[in-house]
Amino acid sequence: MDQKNDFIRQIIARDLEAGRHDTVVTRFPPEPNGFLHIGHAKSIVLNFGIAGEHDGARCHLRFDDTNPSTEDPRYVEAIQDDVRWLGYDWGEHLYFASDYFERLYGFAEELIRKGLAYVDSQSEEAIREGRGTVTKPGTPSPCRDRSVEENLDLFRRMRAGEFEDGAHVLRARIDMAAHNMIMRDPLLYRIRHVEHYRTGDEWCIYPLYDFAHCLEDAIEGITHSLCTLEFENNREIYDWLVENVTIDARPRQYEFARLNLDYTVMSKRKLLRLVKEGRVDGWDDPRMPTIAGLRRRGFTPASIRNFCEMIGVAKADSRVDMGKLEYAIRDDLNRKAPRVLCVLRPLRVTLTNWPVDAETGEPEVDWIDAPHFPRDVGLEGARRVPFSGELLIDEADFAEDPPKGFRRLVPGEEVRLRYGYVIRCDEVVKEDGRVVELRCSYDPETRGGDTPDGRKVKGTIHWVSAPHAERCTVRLYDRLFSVPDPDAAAAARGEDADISDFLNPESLEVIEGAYIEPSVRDDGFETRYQFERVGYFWRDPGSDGLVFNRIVTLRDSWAKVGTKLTGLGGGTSGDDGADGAERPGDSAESRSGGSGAAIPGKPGERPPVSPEVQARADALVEAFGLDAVDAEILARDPAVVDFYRAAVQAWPGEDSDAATSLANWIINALPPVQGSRSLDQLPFGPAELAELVALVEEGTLSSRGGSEVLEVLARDGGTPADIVEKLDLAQVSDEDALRPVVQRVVAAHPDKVEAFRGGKTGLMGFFMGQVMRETGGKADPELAQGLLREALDGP
RNA sequence: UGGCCCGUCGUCUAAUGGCAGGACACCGGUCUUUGGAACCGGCGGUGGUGGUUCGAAUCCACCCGGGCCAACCA
Repeated sequence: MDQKNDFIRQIIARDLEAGRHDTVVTRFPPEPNGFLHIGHAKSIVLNFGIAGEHDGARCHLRFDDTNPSTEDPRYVEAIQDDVRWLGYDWGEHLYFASDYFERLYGFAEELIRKGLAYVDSQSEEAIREGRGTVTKPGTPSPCRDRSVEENLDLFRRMRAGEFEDGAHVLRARIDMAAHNMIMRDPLLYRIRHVEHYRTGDEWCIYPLYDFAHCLEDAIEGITHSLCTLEFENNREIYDWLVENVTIDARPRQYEFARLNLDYTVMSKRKLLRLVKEGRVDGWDDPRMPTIAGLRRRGFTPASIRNFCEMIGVAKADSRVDMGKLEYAIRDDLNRKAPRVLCVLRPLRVTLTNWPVDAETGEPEVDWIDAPHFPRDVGLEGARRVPFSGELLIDEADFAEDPPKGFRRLVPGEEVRLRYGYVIRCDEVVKEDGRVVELRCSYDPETRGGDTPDGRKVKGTIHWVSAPHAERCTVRLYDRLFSVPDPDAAAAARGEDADISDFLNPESLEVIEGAYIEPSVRDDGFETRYQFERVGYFWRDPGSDGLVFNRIVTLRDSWAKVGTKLTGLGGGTSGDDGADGAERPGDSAESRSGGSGAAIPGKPGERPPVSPEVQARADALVEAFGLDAVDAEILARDPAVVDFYRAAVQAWPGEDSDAATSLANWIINALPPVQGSRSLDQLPFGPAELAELVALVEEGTLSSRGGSEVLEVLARDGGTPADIVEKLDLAQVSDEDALRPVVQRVVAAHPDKVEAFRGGKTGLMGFFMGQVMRETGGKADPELAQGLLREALDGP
């Protein structure tokens, strides 16, 4: 198993290494207002997975039950079932936000006492209007400057139940003009005279997410609080609260991209609607992307875990191809599922030369040993299947007028019955033009499917013995929606469109008259089968009798050929689900923004700048002969201009390019090491920068070494000369010192040398990298490159 | 339109200034008593334009494209 190394695990590794934490504590914090879906599985696998990778680490299961009007204990049960089913164990660490209500209330009073929160008695609309818009700042509430005493009194009376719903709210006092709308005095508590499923009527005020979540994390000692991208804006209030409340913990929030899957939706609200409107048969309908749905469909926990690990964790919005999920379950089941024979759409086959028992006059029955697994799976197990003169094969496995490449039964030709005999179709019986029976002869020499004479039989098809087979129901599931992105499709169609307009009408096909071999009769519900040549199935856990759910089809390269040749779905099951054709609804293809690539790069026009900036820039051009663009970048911030001018002043040498070099360093190299600090917060000043750049210009330092020094400077301060000396960063420009290194590198990689000489010039980077590594990054790059070229060109 | 975030094969994801790699999908082939599996091979990518650097997917600037934020939801 290769090590996962996504950006979150990298952050954790760095934090552990830096000693910021002794171990890592994560949490999975669902609200019990619906069932978990595969998007949650991604989060569960991430959070519990990380906890499993470190000593002493743990992952809490916490129910974020702060909104009693939408929550229900039945969801609490379902969620625990799902997490357990996925294979994770929270041990002792089961928590409920509602258990923290008293402590959270205490934090709220603390904020009030610090003047950081106030009771607002405006109406809901007034609060909304006061918040402003993304482009207009908000206006302060008239209640914003209430005294601490009044706020405390009001808040206590809110708790005591003296007010109606909506009469007051508690808000943080932050900044009504903040660019981040969430920071415009966010609501902390609202009054809700609603019974909570755990605390009953103990409370009539309930905390909001932004207030509660970060403090819950802090209370539990969570170190890394992982959530999805849409909470990025909330991180600011998260940090603000944790810092302004007395608590001995400093959790950090990190955001990753939520999972989007093609042909389904991933929103509890929308899934709930599908359930409520009866579009599906409950939260656990096998077409639903819920954990419960996938479980009922027949997916295994391992397949879902593998899927989640396959898709990775990153920050880019993404939409995963259904094929990946299908691969995960096929990959798992291929190695586990016993093979059996099941005929979905039966076509009668009569063997005209099948023997009759001489004594009884009854047709004989041949019980054949058939392995449960093909050789390459390597598992033991077998059953006996009855073979007789009255057989059923799948309609799709016979063609009177076969397309090119058809390798099944056709008139006058042979086909092998899996594990059975080779048969030949002699006669096609029709009724009203429909094929109703095939009269065939079997070859008694081919029992088990072997051909002792060595003749090749191209096709092998599945079958059952009609008198012995069990009649069963088979449910064929397909994608829930007919478009890859139902949300986008609905949005593109307009106001009155809804995702339910894009439900796939063929997402469920029920076949009542299928026939399966009798060996399955005594198996338990938990057995997952491969119906050979058809797909993976298991018995529907919610149904009595023989009712099979299709988990996933087999990969079917014939179906693709059929699609290509005929333009129609081919495939054994008749439902290929393979056409990815765009429906009219999603004309607005939202992905892979085409225009950027299509329009040949027109030169970037620079936006207009303010007169002040322009004036400063002009002055810089005038004084130092800077490039206009560089001057403008520097000129945006007067502090940067001052810094730059001071650096030029401090320039120790007489290099005429000093002005340009300094500008380059300030523009290109400084921002990454500066971080969010302002220039005067840096532990070094213009003089040090000037000294550093001079060191590079005179050749004492390579530009690479200069970057290293700058990094140290920005972190620890000091002077460039000292750092160069302490870290031994002085550039090696001595040809005699470098030549052996170059020769060593070249000698160590004869294959690369050959490739380089063969034209793979990109390898120069590789060789340079090697030389740099050997010299600790100190080699004079120009010199090293020259020597490398020399060594590489001639043997 | 203000702020924040994000753009790497068709899709998902690595590369943390030094050989653009893997997975799924797709296309060929080998093998095959599953048109399955396995194995081998192939196709195919850094949104654009400038700049910094010996060297840029990576750093800087601008442009383009996408996402999130104006619930008393989470």
